[in-house]
Amino acid sequence: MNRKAQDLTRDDWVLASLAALAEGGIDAVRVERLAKGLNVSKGSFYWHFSDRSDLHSALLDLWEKDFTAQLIANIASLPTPRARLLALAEEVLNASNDGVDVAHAEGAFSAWAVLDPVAAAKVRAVEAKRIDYLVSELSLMGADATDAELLSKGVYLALIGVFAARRYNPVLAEDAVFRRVVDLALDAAERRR
Amino acid sequence: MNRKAQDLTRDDWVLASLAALAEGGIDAVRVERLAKGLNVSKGSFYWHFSDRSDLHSALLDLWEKDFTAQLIANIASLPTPRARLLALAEEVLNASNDGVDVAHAEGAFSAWAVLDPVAAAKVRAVEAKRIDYLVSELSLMGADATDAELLSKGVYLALIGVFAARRYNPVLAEDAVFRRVVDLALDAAERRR
DNA sequence: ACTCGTCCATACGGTGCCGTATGTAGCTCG
DNA sequence: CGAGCTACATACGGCACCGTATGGACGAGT
Repeated sequence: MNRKAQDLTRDDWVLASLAALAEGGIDAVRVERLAKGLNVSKGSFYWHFSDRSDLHSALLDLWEKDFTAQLIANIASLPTPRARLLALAEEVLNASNDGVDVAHAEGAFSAWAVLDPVAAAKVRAVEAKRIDYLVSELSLMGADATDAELLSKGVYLALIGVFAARRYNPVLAEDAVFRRVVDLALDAAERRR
Repeated sequence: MNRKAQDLTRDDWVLASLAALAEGGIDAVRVERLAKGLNVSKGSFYWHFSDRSDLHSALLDLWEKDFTAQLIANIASLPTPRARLLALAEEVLNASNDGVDVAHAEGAFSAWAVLDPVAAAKVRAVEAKRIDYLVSELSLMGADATDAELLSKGVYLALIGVFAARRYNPVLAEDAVFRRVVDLALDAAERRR
């Protein structure tokens, strides 16, 4: 029943995979590299997982669980949609999870989705929820349904750009740029009232 | 002096690489796969190129040359900054070059830059020129220097998002979304007059 | 006709990775 | 204390790829 001190769990592998994904993309998530990083052999991996795609699914599931709900929960107490969205923007720009840079991880998930249909399906589902939230807040601010959707998606596309560009062109992906985009969207939503 | 009919040039390889890059990312640009696609052996490749990084440099140079200047040239004749930028947006959304989907290629270059410092340097340089152009047009429209830069970068980040998301989430990356972002930026620039 | 340069084919050694097969140390529980 | 389960380690075959070495076909120039 009791575990040995060095025994790894499935989650240990998934966590290490997340770090590797954030750092080098899905292509860096390799069984033997992870094993070396964890000071174990591949034997351990293939005991916890059936194969690489098993790990990939676990990674996508972890991301879905940990990277969406909590952000929104942290700001739910704020009184107005504008305050909530501004706070959300700040959270998103500074997010870090288990020592993993969330921006890098988010960018890696997007890049992964471009090349892998399975990842694409999961990323699409997660993005749909996030955008639904944005749409609901912008609608509360007075935007009509179609414009709330355009604005939400526009802000989200800019966020994808931030996550991608931060890694190679930080001057382009400055926080102030994204804040300006958010401002534009919020003003546009309010002006329609 | 005369070439045999089947003789390949360096550019043939670079073009094939561009197509492979657009389709499967830099990881799909592999010597032996390209050779198979071109119905040749690797011997041909290593005659035209010293190694893979040589091909990579050629790819980045081709992109720099072909993917920036001509777009701006096509719209230079339009009278107002607003007309030029709107036309540029439409061009960018529908661009295609040598049968290669420019959006996919652009996304692949961004993703590549995230992981490779050499690519990053080139992409940064290209993006700097593009953003300079946007800044100059928005300044003509009346935006002050700092806001013109924020707005330009915001639009460009959204464009990066479009290029990334088109591949796995076309509903998110609809043309109308990007058009709305451009409208927001143009209106913001004009309102400051 | 001979040579020379161009452009490519073939064969090779080496690496990094995947997945499997099999052995094994340590804990648990009767 | 021995059997069984857990959580690995080790060893193997196989694939895809890189870069090199070498040889050969083909046309151009003399």
